[in-house]
Amino acid sequence: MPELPEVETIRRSLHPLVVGRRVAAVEVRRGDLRRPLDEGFPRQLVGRLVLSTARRAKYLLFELENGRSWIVHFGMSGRLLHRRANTRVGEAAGKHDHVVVGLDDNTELVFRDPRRFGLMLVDDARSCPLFAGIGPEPFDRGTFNGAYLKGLGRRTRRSIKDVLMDQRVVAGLGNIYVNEILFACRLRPRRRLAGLTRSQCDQVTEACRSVLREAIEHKGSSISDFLDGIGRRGGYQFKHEVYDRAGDACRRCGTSIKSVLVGGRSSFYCPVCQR
DNA sequence: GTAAACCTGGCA
DNA sequence: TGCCAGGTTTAC
Repeated sequence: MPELPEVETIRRSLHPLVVGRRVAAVEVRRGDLRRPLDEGFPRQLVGRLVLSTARRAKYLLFELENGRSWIVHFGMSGRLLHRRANTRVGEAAGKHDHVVVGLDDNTELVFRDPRRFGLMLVDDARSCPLFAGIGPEPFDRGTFNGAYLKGLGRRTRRSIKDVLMDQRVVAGLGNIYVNEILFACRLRPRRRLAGLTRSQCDQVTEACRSVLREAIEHKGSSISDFLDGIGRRGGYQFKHEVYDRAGDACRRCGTSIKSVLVGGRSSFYCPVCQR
């Protein structure tokens, strides 16, 4: 599920609810996520004050007073929901509510993840191995720009879609937004990066920023069930030009949107608008 | 490069 | 019943 805009939406919804709160209790109901939860996880979190929140790539971070962070990745189906604790006595936890983090104001954060592709841990964000190989943030014009992409292109035969999906190249993009970005800069997903001009590479990085910015403004894409930290749906799914629109008319030229597999992932494009 | 693995749910 | 899904990692 969550790509950069969804993680940022969750972060913004939770930020005012968690900053200044202290973790009162941690309940691990199922620790076998993508990586098994460290047995010391509750101990590392309980009693800690939340100073702030941050996002790196598709990871959400709760920065703690001791310099470490509670780091969460949502995989495909993960969610983090804030709610009042003990709203009803005996209320059964949901089948997929794997971790519950209680705060000191009688609220709690519930990590719900049916597919269990998510992961979480407590670590120092500056040295966390998870972040070691992650590429630049797309909004960082200084490092993520046409010159950077063009430089990569000189030594690869990879498609532009494959390159943009690669978290080592640029952080936070996934299948939905790469499809939308390639529509915005009018390139087909199978185009080779090496064949793009410097100007086209500039356009790609600018398209990344404009699509992501607009997606964040619309609070992300709720494809089937994405919700932010307080249960609100996003609205960017109604703005998708190509993603999951195979057979529908391109809103720009009316041509039927096509679907192909690139790198094993469904890719959608307009055969007239994108070349 | 591509396929399959991890896991569950939804849909045709 | 079979296929697909917002991600990531590992193996041919």
